Amino acid sequence: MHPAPLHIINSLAPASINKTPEESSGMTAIVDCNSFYCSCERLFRPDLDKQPVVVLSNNDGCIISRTDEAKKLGVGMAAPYYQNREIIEKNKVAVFSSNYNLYGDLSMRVMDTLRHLVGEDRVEVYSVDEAFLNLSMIPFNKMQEVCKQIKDTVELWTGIKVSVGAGPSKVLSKVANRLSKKDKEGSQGVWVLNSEESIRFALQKTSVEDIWGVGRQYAVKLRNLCINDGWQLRNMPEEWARKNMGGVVGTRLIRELKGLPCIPMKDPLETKKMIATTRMFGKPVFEWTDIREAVATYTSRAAEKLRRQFYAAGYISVFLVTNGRRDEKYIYNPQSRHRYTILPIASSDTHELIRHAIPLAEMLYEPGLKYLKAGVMLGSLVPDNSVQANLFTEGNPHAHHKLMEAIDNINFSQRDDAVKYAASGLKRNWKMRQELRSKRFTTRWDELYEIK
DNA sequence: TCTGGGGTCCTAGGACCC
DNA sequence: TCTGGGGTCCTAGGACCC
Repeated sequence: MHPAPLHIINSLAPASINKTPEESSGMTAIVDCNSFYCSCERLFRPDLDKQPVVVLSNNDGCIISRTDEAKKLGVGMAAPYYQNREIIEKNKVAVFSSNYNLYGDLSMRVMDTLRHLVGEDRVEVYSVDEAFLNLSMIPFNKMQEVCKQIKDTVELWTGIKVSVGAGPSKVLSKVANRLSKKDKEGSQGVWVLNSEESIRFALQKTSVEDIWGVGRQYAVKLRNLCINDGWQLRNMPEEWARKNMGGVVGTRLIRELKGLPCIPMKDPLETKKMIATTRMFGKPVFEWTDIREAVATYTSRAAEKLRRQFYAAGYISVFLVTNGRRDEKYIYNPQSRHRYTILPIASSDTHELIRHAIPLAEMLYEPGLKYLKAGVMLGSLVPDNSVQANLFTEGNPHAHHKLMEAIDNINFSQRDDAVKYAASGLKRNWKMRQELRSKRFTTRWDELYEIK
């Protein structure tokens, strides 16, 4: 049975300067799915419940999700698969190629649950497995309870385990979330920073490189200055951060650590800035025909994404990544080159986009080079229904809409590329490897989960 | 021979995130 | 032999303007 919705919204006072435990806290929470891709796989393989599981990146190259059991065995995050093969085989770790159809669908269910619980306009989907919640209206003394309730409901409704962290700013909520994951038993999956003492304790327990916004470069810089934990970083002067940590980005980070929110919640209606489809080739390719097929196919994929979100693109950019001359011995030294063009009129039509993409690729292609990767990026996005007609362009930009819709429907419900453009090719020498993919249990009729 | 100051817009590239 | 893919934001610096 489903628990009743939380009705959090109505029961609360408007935001105000908070002093007493009963007043609204102004706090932010982040809900983060535990080992998300692995959890999705486990959902349809209950036999793997306590077993180590990993999920691989496209091309089966890197490990991009690990369960706690796999972490304990020493499997590294973002580590190349082949380097961990020995540990994986010796310990019978279950290995999956990534199955984005499945993960995307389960992600949607988690996000829908959150929106149902706290209200649509209080949820910012930050990534496929994370969302910020604006819980500003929840009083301090109710925070723990509310977060626990959110966690339990998501788990009950979707079967995906999550961790919740809450604090006065986004950065602090991320700090809290990390601690809740590190101590799942003790924290029960919820960690709330709602006092100066709790913030100090949490920051002292968090190394600088584990702070959201501190990447490899800044971590080295900070460590060299003997700034080792979050508390020390918080006490650095803002001016220093402005000079040494990327300008306003740095000062914002310091303020967020002090509990002053500087990174606002994003409006869910904001339009995206770009859509891209980029891939490593399954094996290096040399021929123009292969490059052309790949670029046409990636353009088709990107155009599908575009239409699914009701955008049209005003800018298209193509890039190729090479690895030097054909006769040189193999050294991994990728060189990227790109070209772009501004479309005379924003479009979401696959045919039109391919027509512009191929000549760009042709200008980039140089015979004799070894190509590792290609990509297509669409930018200057506008809502599809408001495409500005260009006075000097003939034709109706909506003419292809019906055709596109029909193709998308067939490809989504049958199989990818059941219908495709001739330029996408038939040979597909460049197609990525995906040898260990599970079924698309929730989005394909012919791959539904079977109960015997 | 002399050679300002202030502003905008654009792009490439760096750093970060999951 | 084998190292992913898809994003965001910010800054510096060049081109151009008056």
